[in-house]
Amino acid sequence: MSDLLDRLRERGWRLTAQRRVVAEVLNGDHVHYTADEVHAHASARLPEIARATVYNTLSELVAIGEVIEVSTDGRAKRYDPNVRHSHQHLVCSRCGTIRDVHPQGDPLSALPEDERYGFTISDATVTYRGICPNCAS
Amino acid sequence: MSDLLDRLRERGWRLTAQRRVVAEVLNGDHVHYTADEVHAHASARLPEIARATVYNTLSELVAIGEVIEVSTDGRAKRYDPNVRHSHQHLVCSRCGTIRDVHPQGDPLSALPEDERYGFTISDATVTYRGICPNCAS
DNA sequence: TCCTACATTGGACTTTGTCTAAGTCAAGAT
DNA sequence: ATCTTGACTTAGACAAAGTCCAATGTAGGA
Repeated sequence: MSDLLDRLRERGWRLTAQRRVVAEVLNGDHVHYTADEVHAHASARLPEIARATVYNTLSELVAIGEVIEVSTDGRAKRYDPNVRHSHQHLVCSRCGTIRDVHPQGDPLSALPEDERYGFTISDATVTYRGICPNCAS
Repeated sequence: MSDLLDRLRERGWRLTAQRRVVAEVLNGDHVHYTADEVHAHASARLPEIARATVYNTLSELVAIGEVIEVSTDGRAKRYDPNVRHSHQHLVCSRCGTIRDVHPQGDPLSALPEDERYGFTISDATVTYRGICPNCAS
């Protein structure tokens, strides 16, 4: 993920060990960690890293659009670094794991003009819910 | 909402003053209160009602399918009594208010078989996000 | 190398929600 | 009408997730 670090530096970010570690933890295609899971993985590499720092860094990554915040169940938010390809989520109602999925068509176009109530709509997210093969057995 | 109270009684529910008040608070077409808001409104009619009772009652209403739990932002869950007509939600990114909307088509059908990963999918929810007219001005 | 603005830390605090033990009460039985 | 009982409610402690702040540390430019 040196791309990410480069992009961050271009934005004038100070590149600290903590931020590097958080960015590394978020590397990968099917990562959907909670903030605490990110903190746990980051602590393995950098034991002194503070919870607040992880929260700060994640918020900033979300703010600049490098990471998406996903709150599927009203419990801990999860952080999804796969922003390159637009995608939606498939969530197991039992264990909470998330998979990226790619439905056909644009959900935004399904909302007629007279159902928009003057909102300036910026995006539509679709969450599919069900039971994963693991939990079904 | 005497319908609701009747349905509850048919299920063998004990009809208490607390449950009646919670059901009354949830009455209406565009209600999307948080648990604390429900508690606040309920307290206006029945000052001694406990927070835990509101949580219990809401959970039970959700369990029997009379109310839908909506968690749009990772903050407090909201409770949506409009289960009669299937609908989706339009959320203001700034102030958090929710409107019910009715997109065309079935979002579930947009997910191809080879994107289901063995899940038994039970539903798909669509959340539209944008800025409401109030916040835009 | 030094400076300084920005980042990090740790701990207190807030919000949202859950749990439990003790007391209360709705509704059927008598 | 009253009794009985198990389900409901209560208050407060607890837990999980997240925010805030003052003090300390440090990346990167001068």
